[in-house]
Amino acid sequence: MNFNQKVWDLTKRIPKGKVTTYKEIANRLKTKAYRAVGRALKQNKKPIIIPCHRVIKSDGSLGGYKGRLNNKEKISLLRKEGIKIKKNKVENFKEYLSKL
DNA sequence: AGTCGAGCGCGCA
DNA sequence: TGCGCGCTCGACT
Repeated sequence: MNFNQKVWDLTKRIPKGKVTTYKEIANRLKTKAYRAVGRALKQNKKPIIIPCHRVIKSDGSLGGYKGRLNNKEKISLLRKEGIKIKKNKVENFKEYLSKL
């Protein structure tokens, strides 16, 4: 199992209407390489299976998505799933946090 | 508050 | 080998 595979595995377990942070994922993998997590998601081969838009930064902002920051599609997608976003940050994102 | 620099793991050159 | 990245955190301003 590669690092990336682990990241994707955790990511695809995120239920609809929930989110998680890069930090949590790294924590589950027992590593401090938070950056590797983001990079792994970028390199994911199955964007259909991997809901990378549900992965956000630990301060509640969306981070990057597909190389762009403040991606509107990501925001819309999350709002559709019932997550409220204000000023490019997830409101009360801790409530939506999936504990994996 | 905002900014800076270090630290991690993997990919690409 | 070396650098950069969809990040994070502790120190400084």
